[in-house]
Amino acid sequence: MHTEQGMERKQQLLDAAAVLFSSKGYATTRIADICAAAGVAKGLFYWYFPTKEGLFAELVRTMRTQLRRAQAAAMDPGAPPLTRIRQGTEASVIFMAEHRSYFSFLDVERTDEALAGVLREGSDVYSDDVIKLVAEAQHAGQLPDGDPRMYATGVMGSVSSFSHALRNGRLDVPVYELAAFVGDWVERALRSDN
Amino acid sequence: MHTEQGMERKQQLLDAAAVLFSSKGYATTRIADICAAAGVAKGLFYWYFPTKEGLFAELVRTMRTQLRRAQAAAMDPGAPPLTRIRQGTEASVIFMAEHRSYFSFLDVERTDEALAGVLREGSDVYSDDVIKLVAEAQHAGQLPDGDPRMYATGVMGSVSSFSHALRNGRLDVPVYELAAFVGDWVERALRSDN
Amino acid sequence: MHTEQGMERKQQLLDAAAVLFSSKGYATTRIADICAAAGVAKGLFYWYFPTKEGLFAELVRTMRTQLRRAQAAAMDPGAPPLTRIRQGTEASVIFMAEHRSYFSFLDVERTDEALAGVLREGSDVYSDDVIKLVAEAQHAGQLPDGDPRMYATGVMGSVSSFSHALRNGRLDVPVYELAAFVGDWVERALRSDN
Amino acid sequence: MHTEQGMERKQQLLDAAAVLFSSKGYATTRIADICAAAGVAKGLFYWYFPTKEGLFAELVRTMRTQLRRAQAAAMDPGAPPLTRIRQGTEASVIFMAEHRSYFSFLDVERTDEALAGVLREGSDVYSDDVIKLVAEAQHAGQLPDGDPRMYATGVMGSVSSFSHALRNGRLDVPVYELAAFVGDWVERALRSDN
DNA sequence: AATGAATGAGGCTTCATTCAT
DNA sequence: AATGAATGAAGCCTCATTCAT
Repeated sequence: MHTEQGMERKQQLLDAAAVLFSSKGYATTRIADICAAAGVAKGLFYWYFPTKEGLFAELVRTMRTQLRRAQAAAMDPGAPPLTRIRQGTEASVIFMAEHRSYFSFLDVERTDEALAGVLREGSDVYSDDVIKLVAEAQHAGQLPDGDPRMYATGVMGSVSSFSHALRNGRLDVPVYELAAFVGDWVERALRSDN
Repeated sequence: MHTEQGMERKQQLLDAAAVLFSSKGYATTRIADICAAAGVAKGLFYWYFPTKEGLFAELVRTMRTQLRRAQAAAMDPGAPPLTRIRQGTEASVIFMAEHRSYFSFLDVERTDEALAGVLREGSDVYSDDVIKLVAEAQHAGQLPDGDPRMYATGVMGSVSSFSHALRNGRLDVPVYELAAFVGDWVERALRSDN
Repeated sequence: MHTEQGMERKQQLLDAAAVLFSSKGYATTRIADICAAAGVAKGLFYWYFPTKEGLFAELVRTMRTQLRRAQAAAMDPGAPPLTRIRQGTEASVIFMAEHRSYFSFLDVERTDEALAGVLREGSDVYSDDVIKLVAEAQHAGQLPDGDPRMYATGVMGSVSSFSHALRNGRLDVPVYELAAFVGDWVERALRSDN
Repeated sequence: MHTEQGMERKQQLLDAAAVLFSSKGYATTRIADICAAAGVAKGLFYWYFPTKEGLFAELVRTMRTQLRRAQAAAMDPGAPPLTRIRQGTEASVIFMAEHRSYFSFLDVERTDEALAGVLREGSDVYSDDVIKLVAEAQHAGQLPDGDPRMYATGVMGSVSSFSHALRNGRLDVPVYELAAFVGDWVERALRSDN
C-alpha cells in the first residue's frame, strides 16, 4: 500500500506518537505534536492514518503482536509449566523494557469505549495461555489448587507492575537483572511447597 | 466554608466525578457530564471547585488520605515486619475494593504534568513505609538481601494488579477471599526460605 | 426548550444564516460568518443548533411550512380548480418575495445527500396538490388531456422562475404586479381554449 | 497546447467533473473525486487545469457556447418572432436533456463571487435575444404590451424548469415529446388572443 | 446557591494546491 | 505527462470557564 520510503515516514510517526503518548497521554497529545516531532506537516498525518484513534489502534496492535512473538519464542515447548511461565515472564519484562515508550500507555489509557475496545481486543490471548499453564501446573501438583485465574492475574500483574516501575524510573536495575528478579518473584509466589 | 447542604452537593459532585472518571477517564469526562450525573446545573460546578483539575486533585488527595488511614489502622505496630506488610496489603485490597470507582483511575491517568504531579505527590509515603519494612525484614533475616525497592515494588504492584483485575470484572471472588489470596501471594513471594 | 429571549437569539441566527446562505451559498458560508452577523460568539451557535446542517434543515422546514400556510390561506376551497391554482400561484410569488433571502437557496443547493434529503422531504406536498387540481380541471374539460405532472411542473416552475428572477434583480416590478403577471401567465399556459 | 491524447485525458476530467458536480455539487466534489472518476492521479489535474475554479469555468463556457450554437441553428432567421422563440425553446430543452449532467448545476450553484461571475458572464446573450424577439412580437401585435423582460423570464424559466424536472426524474417523457410540450406551453403563455 | 446563557481558545480533520521524481 | 507524497490554510465543532440574573 505504501512504498518503502512511505513505510519509514509512517514509522517515524508511530514512534513519535508512542513517545508522546507515553509521556503526555493519548488525550493530551495533539496530532500537531506528533507531526512536529516527526518533522512533517500536520496534513501528512492523514495520508498514513485515518484518524488519531487509527494510529493508536495500530500502535497497540503492532506491539501486542511483537510481544506475543517474543513470549512465544522464549517459551520452551518441552519445558514444564512453571518453567514456561517463568520464561514468558522474563521475556515480557525484557521486551517491555526494550520498548518502554510503547508500553507505558498500554495498560494505562482509559477513555472512550473505542480506545478501550482496542486495548481489550486481544489482551486475553496471553492471559489464556497463562491460565492454561497454571492449570497444568496444578494438575502436576506443582501448585496449590484454586482458581487459575487468580494465579494468572498475579503473574501478569507482576510483569506489568515491575515494567511500569522500571519505566517510571523508580527502579534502577539492569534489565536482565530485573527480569531475573521478576522470574524469581513469580516463581516463589506460585510455588506451593510451604 | 460551605453549609452542610453545600457539603452534600459537593460530595455528590465528587462521587459523580469518580464514577465517570473511572469509566471514561479524566480527559473524556466533561464537566457537563459530572453536573448532569449529580443533577445540578453546569454553572454550579465552579461554586464548589476552582477548576476541573481542582476537583481531580481533591478526589485523589481525599482517597489517598483515607487509604493511608486504613492501612495504618490495619498494621499492628508490634508485629514483625512481614506480618505488617501482609496486614497493609490486605487492608489496601479491601479498601480499594470498597472504593472501586475512586481507584480505577488513580494508577491510570497519564496526562499533562499538572495532573501527574497530583498523582505523584504523596504516592511514596506508603511506598517508603514498605521499603522500610522490607529492610527491617532483611535485617531480621526473613528476606534475602537485595534492593529493598524491588521487593516493595512487588508488594505494591500486587495490590494494584489484583485490585485492578477485580474492578475490571476479570476476577469474581468475594473481597475478603481476594485479600487473603493477595496476602498469601505476597508472603510467598517475599519469603526467602527456599 | 428555550426562554423567550433565547428564541430571539435563535431567530437572529436563523435570519443571519438565511441572508448569508442566499448570498454566498451554504457551503461558502462559515458558521463564524453567521455568528458575526448575528453578533454572538461562535460557540453560541451550538447552544441553539446541533450542527450547521441542523440549522439548514430548520430553515428549510420553517419556511416550507409557512409557505404552505400562505398558499392554503389563499386558495378558496369553493372555487374551481383553475382559480385555485391561480390563487396558490400568486400567493406563492408574494410570499417568496417577502422572504427573499429564505427562498433564494431553497431551489438551489445541491450538495451532499443529507442536505438534498431535507430539501426533498416535503417538497411534493404542494406538488401533489397542484397535480390533483390539474386533474380536476382536465376532468372538468378546462384543460387539455395529458400527464397532469407536466402541467404541474409548468405551474410550479413558473413560480420559482419568476421569483428567482425577482430576487436576482433581473426584474424590477412591484410584487403585486408581478404576482398578477405570473397568475395570468400560468392561466394562459394552462387554458386549452385555443 | 496539448497532444491529441492529452485532449482526451482533459475531456475525461471534464466529463467526470460534470457528472460529479451535478450529483454532489461543486463545493462537495473534491478534486480527488474527479481524478478518481477519470482514472488519473490527483497531481495530473493541474497539468490540464489551473485550478478547480478554472475547470468549472471551462465547463460552463463550453456548454454555454454549444447551447447557443444549438439554439441558433434551430432558429429560422426568416420566421416570425413567436416561431423563433418556440424553435429556440425546443432546441434548448433537447440540448439540455442531451447534456443533463452539464446543466444540472448551471442554474444552481451559488457560491463565492468568482463562480457566480462565471455563471453570469454570458447568460444574458440568449436572454437579450429573447427579449428582442418578444419586443418584435409585441410590435407585430402578436403579444400584449408590457415589459418584454417579464415575458422573456417566463420563456427561459420554462425551459429551465422543465429541464430541471426531467433531470430530477420527476418527469418521465421522451425528450422530443417534452420539447414539444414546452413549446406549446410557452406559446400559449405568450399568446395574447384571449 | 443556583441557573443557563455566553465566550473563545484550540483540537481534529479536510482538501486545494505544490513538489520531487 | 504522470504519479503520489507533502504542505498548510481553514473549517466545524467541543468544552472549560465566566457572567448576568
